[in-house]
Amino acid sequence: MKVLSKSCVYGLRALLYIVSEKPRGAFVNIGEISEQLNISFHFLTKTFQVLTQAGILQSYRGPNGGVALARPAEEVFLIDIIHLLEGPGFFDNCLLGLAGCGEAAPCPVHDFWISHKAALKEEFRTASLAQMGARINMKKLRLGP
Amino acid sequence: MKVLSKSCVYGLRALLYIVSEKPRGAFVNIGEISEQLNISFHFLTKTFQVLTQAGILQSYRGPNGGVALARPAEEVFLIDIIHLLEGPGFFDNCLLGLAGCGEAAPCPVHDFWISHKAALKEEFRTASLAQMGARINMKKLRLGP
DNA sequence: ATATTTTAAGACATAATAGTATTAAATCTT
DNA sequence: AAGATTTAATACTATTATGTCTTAAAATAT
Repeated sequence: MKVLSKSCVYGLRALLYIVSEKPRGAFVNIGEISEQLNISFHFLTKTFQVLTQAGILQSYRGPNGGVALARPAEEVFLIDIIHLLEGPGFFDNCLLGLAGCGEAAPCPVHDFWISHKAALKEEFRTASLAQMGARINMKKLRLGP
Repeated sequence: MKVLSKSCVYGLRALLYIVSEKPRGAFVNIGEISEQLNISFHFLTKTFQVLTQAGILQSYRGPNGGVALARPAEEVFLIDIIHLLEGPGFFDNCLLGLAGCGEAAPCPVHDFWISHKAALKEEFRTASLAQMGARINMKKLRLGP
């Protein structure tokens, strides 16, 4: 059940690494993240570029450079990242891929799919990076291998 | 939120078409299905080959040939089709793609993901083709464009 | 100034998925 | 038996996703 693209998964894991491992606002070397999480450096860099251009991250080149959250971790939600990296219509697709599937002309699995989808969306909408970071440290959850 | 591959979606829609539109056990022309559901004939044929070899469908060549359910529609469940066309581990993957994610070493979204996943799996496990076919006819649900 | 560190950007390569075309085999009709 | 119809099997092409590599640009340190 592959739901998220690699790019999105990497983005999420990397952001969660930053908020859980680093003091707020600190610039983190992309090389360190890619190493710790076992993600291709260049691939991660590309993903981060999207997040930087979208104003989620800020970046700084040169020695002691890196990336840092551009906004307070309390104000960034997982759904923001997902919408950025998967596209804005991510939570709107029919499970069977039918265009215009909805209450008016539902597909056979519309009813139960829409309820699960909405619940999932709500979880991502309310989960902030700050909250997740705290949870990760408290419960010692893992982000890498 | 693309969860199922095209092949799987086509397989599900096609089977639901058969059980909802045709008398039980009838052989249906693949060309008719691909036309009605607006699916590439050859692609659908390939998908059906998997289902035929797995014993879900039986096929017959020549004039008036086609495919038909090989077992009673009450005994075929959506999860069977999904496992065949997506792979047997479909409902076992970590949302963040971490190998060995589980109770012992959970990822940050393990808890809520596993509950949604289990609920979804249960729906597919208990939904038979017969049941779905009846629902489709009763509620006039759609399978194509 | 020059060299070093680091992200940015884009080109290139590989793999997975999706879609198309061709040929073969089985069955039916006449 | 001949020809038409229909699935089976294989091969080929196209598209997208993923991953790698190279060069450029920016900042720092010496």
